This record gives sequence, C-alpha cells and structure tokens, in this order.
Amino acid sequence: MIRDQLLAAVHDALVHLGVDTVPDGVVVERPARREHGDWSTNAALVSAKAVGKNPRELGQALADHLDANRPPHVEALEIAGPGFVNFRLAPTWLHDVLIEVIDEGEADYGRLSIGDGLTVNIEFVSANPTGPIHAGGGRWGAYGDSLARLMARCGYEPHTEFYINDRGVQTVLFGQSLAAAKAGDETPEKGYKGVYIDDWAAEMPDDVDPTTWGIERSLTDSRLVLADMNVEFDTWSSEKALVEAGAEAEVLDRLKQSGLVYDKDGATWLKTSEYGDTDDRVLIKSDGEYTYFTPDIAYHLDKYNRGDHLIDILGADHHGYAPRMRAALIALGKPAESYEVIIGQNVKLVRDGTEVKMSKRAGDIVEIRDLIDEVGADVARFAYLLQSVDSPQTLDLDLLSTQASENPVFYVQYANARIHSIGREAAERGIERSPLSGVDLSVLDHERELEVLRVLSSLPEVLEVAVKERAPHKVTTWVRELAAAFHGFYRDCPILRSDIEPETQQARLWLAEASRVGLAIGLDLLGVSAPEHM
RNA sequence: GCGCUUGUAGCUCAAUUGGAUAGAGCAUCUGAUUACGGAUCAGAAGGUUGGGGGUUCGAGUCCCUCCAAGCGUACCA
Repeated sequence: MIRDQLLAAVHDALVHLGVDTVPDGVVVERPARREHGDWSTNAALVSAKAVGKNPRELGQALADHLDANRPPHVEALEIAGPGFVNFRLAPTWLHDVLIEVIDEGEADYGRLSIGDGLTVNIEFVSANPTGPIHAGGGRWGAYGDSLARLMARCGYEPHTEFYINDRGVQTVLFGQSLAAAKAGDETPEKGYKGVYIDDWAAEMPDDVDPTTWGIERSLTDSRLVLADMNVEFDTWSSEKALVEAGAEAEVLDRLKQSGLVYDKDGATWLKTSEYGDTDDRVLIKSDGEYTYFTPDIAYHLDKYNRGDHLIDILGADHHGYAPRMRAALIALGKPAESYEVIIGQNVKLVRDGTEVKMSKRAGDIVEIRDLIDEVGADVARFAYLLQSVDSPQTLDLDLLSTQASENPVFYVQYANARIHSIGREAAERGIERSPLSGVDLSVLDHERELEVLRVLSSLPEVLEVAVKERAPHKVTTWVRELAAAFHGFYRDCPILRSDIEPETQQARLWLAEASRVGLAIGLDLLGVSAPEHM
C-alpha cells in the first residue's frame, strides 16, 4: 500500500540523515486539508530533538533527500508549518486504488489480518427474558452485531452470545405476574406490569408453568425482533442449563483453589479486592443460595470454550460489575487482558419533548419492536450506529419518525440505488463494461472522481482504527463520506450522456462499480440493507 | 461522600487517539435541473471545544483543579 511505501522511504531518509533509531511516533498520514498534499509525515518534528536540529531544518533535509529518491507516484514534496513534509502524488496512485477495489471486491477489499485468527467471544443484549426488549437495548444489539462483523473482516473469529437469565427471583416473579394477570388477580408485590403482561397472559394456555412458558414467550419475542434488526447470535446460553449441570459447584471449587474464598457472617465470599475491586463479593448468601455473581462466573468461564478473548458489552448502569468479574477470572487463572468490558452509555428516549423513563416492572417501556415498526430496521440500526457508544445517545422518537425520509441512511442507500440505476440504464442502451485491464483510467482526473477514489482508499485505515477502538460508528462516518463523494461525482460527471467519450464512459462505469463495492462493504458491516431501488 | 463515564455550532453528533485554519447532518437563508433517479449538488451564516491552570514544537484530545449532567456504590438480578 502507498502509505507503507512512503513510510519506508521516510525511514530510509531518516537513517541517511543520521537518525539511527527512528522514533515510534513517526507516521505517514492524510493531512486534514487538501492543500497540504495527499500524504504527510511528522518525521522531522518527532526526530528533530534526537539529532539536535530544529524541525524545519531537518524537514528540509528530509524533503531534499526524498525528492532525490522519489517513492512511487510522488510528484512533489514540500515542507510546511512547523516541519511537516508533505507529499503530492500523481492521480495514478488513486487509479491503482480503483483497480485494487475491483480486484478484491466486496469479499476482500479492506479485509485486514490484524486479528490474526484470535477467537473472540462477544456477549451483548442479554436482556432479562421477562418482557420485550426496549428501545434502549437495541443500541447494544446494533453495536454488538456490527462489532462482530467488523472484527470478522479484520481477521478475528468472533462468536456472538446472548446470555439468558432464565432462573432466579425475577423469573419467578415474572411467572407469578403472568399467572395473576391471567386469573384477573392483582399484580404481586414488585411484580411486572404493563400491556405486554396482559397480552401474554391472554395467550398463555391453562396447563403450563407460567414461568417456563413466559420465558419462552419472551425469548421468542426477542429472537424475532433482533432478527428483524439483522442481529443474529451464534449461541443463546441458558443460565438454568448451566446451573442444572452443576457449573456453580464446579466453579466454586476452582475458586477455592485460588485461596481467595472465605466465610464471613455465615456467607461465602470471594476476595475480589485482591485484584482491583473496591470490595469483596458474596458467592453464597447466608441463606445458602448462590448470588447472581456465582453462576455468572461459571458462565464466563464457560465462554472461554468459545473464544480466547472475552468481550462483554454492558450498559453504563452495569459498569460497577466489571471489576468483580475481572477479579474472579484472574483468580481462575485467566489473563487479565483476556477479559474486556465495553461500557456503552445508555440511551435516552424522548417523546413529545420529554424523556421516557423505562422500566419493565412499571410497564412503561418503548419496545424496540415499536421503533422498528415505526421507522424501519435500517433507520433504527443506522441511528444507533451514528455515534460512539462512549457518549450518551438521545433518540427523539418523534424526530426519528417524522424525519425518516431525511435520515442519513437514505442518503447512503440512495447513492447505491443510483449506481444500480446507472447499471439498468446502461443495460437498456446496450452499454457494457469492458474488462478493466483494457480500460484507460488516466482519464479519471476530475476532482469529483479523485475524491471518490480518495475516500475508497481510506477504507483499510478506517477499518483498522474502527476495530482497534471497537468503534463501528467510524464505519458509519466513512460510508456517509463515500456516499457524499459519489453524489458529487454523479452530479458533475455524467456517464451515459451521449457526448461522453467511450474511454471516459468506461472509466466512469468502473468508478461507479468501485463505489458500489465500497457502499456494499460499509452497509454490510453496519447490518443495513443496500437496496437497488428506493 | 467515593468511583466510572460524559460535557464540542440553536439541535443531534464527528474529529485520522497529540498534528496544520475543529468538521458533517438537521433547522435558517441564497443559488443550481433540456442530464444516468432533485431522496441530489453548490454557497452563506453559525464556535473562547463547560471555566481556570499545567505539560511541549503543537492540546478538543494528556495531567491537575473547579463546575455541570448521567450511572453506580446490595448477602438484587
């Protein structure tokens, strides 16, 4: 890749100029501003101190040396600002990008190997099976699924899981609430209320265990709505099954071997404070029951059977949970860095200008189902992935539905539809793309054309940063940029118009095809469809 | 009180993880269509990056300190 070639040239030049050990901070990057060239290096700024020169002086020497030994495509070099060396490249480097995109195609362009085959277990959503998933939970579905897709493209082997808390106090209460609703009795103390309880109770047959039936009803609902969002899990893990297989006792034994288990006040504790937790935690309550924590440790241990690296995606309301789980896993001999927790900030839902507080028990929830039915899966999913999970998200339900047609997702999908429209129109006129190897790409020199290629060229870098930072929203940003570049190209560079030279037409047809490939890759990573018509 | 996270344009959010003049969308205003889909394109306006201090060639980004918001601080799950 061009970037590596430039970096290698910079390294050589630095060594030639007496910088024996090139600092790690030396990079080749894309300048923020076009007038600063196509690529730029901070080498002189970072290395100046080591050789006792001022940055501009070193930068000039660097530029001179690189000018005398030009890397491929480089047309001009200049020194700017505090000592940046800027590379100006001939458009040929972008024509090479087009060839690369077409050759590698949807399946392989931007595919990276940085994951090196590491198996990663990603758990997300894991909403309690005591009701429908609310619109806030949809964020984790969209995020987790896209993260898995992103990791798969970057050389990891992700395995996605949904943990089902299908036993314990809450599930019993849920069953009781269903039974009460069916019998027309009052909701039990701290029980579950809401329209869905009444609806489900009405569906419930007479001769079933309400808890078991209710959990299954809830899971069916969750599976369907997640599938509608294009979110699929490789494994649905049942807490109940784990417990019935004796996993708690087993994990307790293993924990005891760490010497960190002790009894106090009639309860059994794990000394999680040994590994960074603020307090020790209870494994077995004084009434003899396991806490939620114990089977969950067993579950996390179990997940290592399906991944060498664990990722938990948790809402901010569960962030306090991470230190104790990490401590427990360390106690079990797992490397601290093999357990990763991603804390996502919660979603705030606004309707009629006021926040909707969500609680399953109070029955006041906005279901993800409602959101999808109202705005569509693509709009919902794109909206979730529009921003970083580090920042709290405000979803204005009114805005999302009334502005559905102005949603950025349509802007991107429209670009795709236009490309397909060109294809249809070309077919109708009997115009075909001739083999790329015979097409003269040098005619692609319009700024609009080059901009499309520039955006396409950045995909590998975007994916690298996105996967390292667990930030699929960067893919969203990129795909919007690509759509913008394409719309600009489409507007200013006609392809099928009768006065367009055949050479130009061929090159532009291929450019459109490369754009299609880029959009397809980006939208697929986001789990959003790429319709051919709109 | 303590801990985690966040604070960027009127609104919703970006910003190549320390780079050059902080960018998009929406909303507002102004332009563009004998065209392959106008769900488009171009432009204007909008900012003391919550306040203050520090680190260095260089800070929205790192450190300290205030301010504000969200979340957490169970022998609940």
